[in-house]
Amino acid sequence: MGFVMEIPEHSKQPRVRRSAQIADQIKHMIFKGDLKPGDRIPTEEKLCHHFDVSRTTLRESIQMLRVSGLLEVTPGRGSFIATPDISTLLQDLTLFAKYTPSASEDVSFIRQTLQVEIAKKACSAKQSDKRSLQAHQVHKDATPEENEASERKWHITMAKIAGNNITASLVEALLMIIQDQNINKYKDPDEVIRTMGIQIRLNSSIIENNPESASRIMSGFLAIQPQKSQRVA
Amino acid sequence: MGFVMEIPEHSKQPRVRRSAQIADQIKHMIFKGDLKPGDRIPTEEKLCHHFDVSRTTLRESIQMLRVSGLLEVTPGRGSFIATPDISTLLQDLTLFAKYTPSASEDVSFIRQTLQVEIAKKACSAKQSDKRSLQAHQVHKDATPEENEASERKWHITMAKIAGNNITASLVEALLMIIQDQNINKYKDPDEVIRTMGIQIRLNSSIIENNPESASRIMSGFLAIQPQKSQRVA
DNA sequence: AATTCATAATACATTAGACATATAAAAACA
DNA sequence: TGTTTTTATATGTCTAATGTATTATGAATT
Repeated sequence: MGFVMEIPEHSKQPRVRRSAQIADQIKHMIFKGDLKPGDRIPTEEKLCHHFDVSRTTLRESIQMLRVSGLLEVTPGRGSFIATPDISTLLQDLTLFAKYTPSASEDVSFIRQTLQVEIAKKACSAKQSDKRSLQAHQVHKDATPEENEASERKWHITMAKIAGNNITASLVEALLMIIQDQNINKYKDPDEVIRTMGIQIRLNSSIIENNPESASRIMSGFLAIQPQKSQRVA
Repeated sequence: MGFVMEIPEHSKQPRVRRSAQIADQIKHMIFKGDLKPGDRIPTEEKLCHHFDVSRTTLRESIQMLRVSGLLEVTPGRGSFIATPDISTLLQDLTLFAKYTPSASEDVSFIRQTLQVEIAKKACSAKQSDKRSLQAHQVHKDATPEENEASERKWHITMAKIAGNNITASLVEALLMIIQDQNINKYKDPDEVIRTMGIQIRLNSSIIENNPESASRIMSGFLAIQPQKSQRVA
C-alpha cells in the first residue's frame, strides 16, 4: 500500500528523545575533555539555536546533566562544567544502598575487602603522607558523631595516600552508607578505647612499612564490625 | 491561585529550584518503598496539579529521575517506577573512568582486590550454582569480542553465585571500563589458551570448595593482565 | 462470531512566547 | 570616591498549543 516508507525501522525500540540525545552529546564532550571544568557553555538560547530545539527541550537536557553533577548552573551567570566529582556520581547508589537492607552485607564485604588491601598499599606511601593519618584519632571525650567522622576520615585518608583517588571516593561512599551503624558503635566507651588502640597500632605498622601487620590489623578491626561475621581468623 | 506565602525567604543561599525539590521528594518515596517497581505514577497533569507547578517544571523533575534510572516513561502509557538497577546508577562513573586515563590503574586495583575475594567466597555457593560457571568458557575459534564477553560473564556469574548482588554490579561496571583492553588481549591466540586453562582450573577449585586455590589462581590471572604492557618485542 | 481497520481517548514530547528572578556590569547619584 | 540605581544578561517558571505514541473502542468486513 504505502509508497513513502521512509524508515524501515520496524524496530519497536522507543524513539530516542531529543533531550536525551543532546544530554548524551554534551556529556561525552565533557568526559572526552573537549569541555573542561570551569568552562562556560553557551547560553540556553544559543544552545537551542545550535541544536535546533526549543528552550524547553534543551533545558531538560541541562537538568539531566545537572543531576549527574556534570554541570553547575546559576541564574544570571550561566552554566559551567563542574569537576566531575566521583562522590556525586555515586550518590544515587548511596541512596539506593541506604534504603536496601540486604545491601548492608554487600557493602560491608566490599568495604572490608578493599580496605584490607588499602592498608597494605598505604605502606608504600611517602612518610609525610603517612603521618597525616595521625590527625584523625578518635577520642574518649568526643561525641559518637565526632568519633565516627574521625574514623571515617582516617579510612579515607589511608585510601588517598595509598594513591588511588577512585578507590578513595568509593570507600567514602561505602562509609557514608554504613555511617549510622558506626555511630552506634561509638556509644560504647569500650569501643572507643579499642579503636584508639587499633588506630595507633595500624598507623605504626604503616609508618614502619609492614604491610603484613597492617592488613592483619585492618582485617581484624573490620571483621568484628556489625552483623554476622563468619571470619574466625 | 495561590496567595500562599510559604517561605519568608530571607535566605541568601542559592534558592532551591522547585523541580529539584520535587525530584528529590519522589526519589525518596521510591527508595523508602512507598512507590514500588512497576507502580505507575500519576499523569504529568495530575502531578502538576498536586505539586502546584507547571508541566514544564514537573517535566524537568521527571527527566532527572529518569536519568537516574528510577523512572521509565513511555508516551501514551505513562511513567512507571523502574527497578533500581545498579549498573544504571554506576553508568556515569563508568563513563568518567573510561575517559580518565589515570583511572585505569585504580579500576584494576579495585577489580583485582574484589575478584580475588569473590573467588574465595564462591566456594561456599550451591553446587548447582557453581556449575553455571562452566557456561562461559572462552574458545579458540571465537572472535576476540566473543571471548571478552565470555570472560566478563564468567566473572560476573562468579560474583553473583558468591551471593552479593551489589558487588556483582560493581564488578560488571568495572569490567565494562576495561573492556577494550581485554578485547585486545584475546587477539593473541596464546592468551585464549591460557585463559581456557585458568577457567577450568578455577572452576574446579570452586567446585571442590578450595578457597585457597581459587583465590591464588584468580590473583595470578589478574595480576598479569594488560595495563601498561612492558612489551619485549 | 472473529478479525480487521479506522477513530477516539489518553499521555508523553516538543514548540512558542511570555514574565519572573538572580547576577554582574554600567550609569547615576551623593 | 563610594554607594545606589539602572540595565543587560541569563536562568527559572508559567501558559497554552500542537505533535506523536499507545491503547481502547466500535463499526465494517469476512
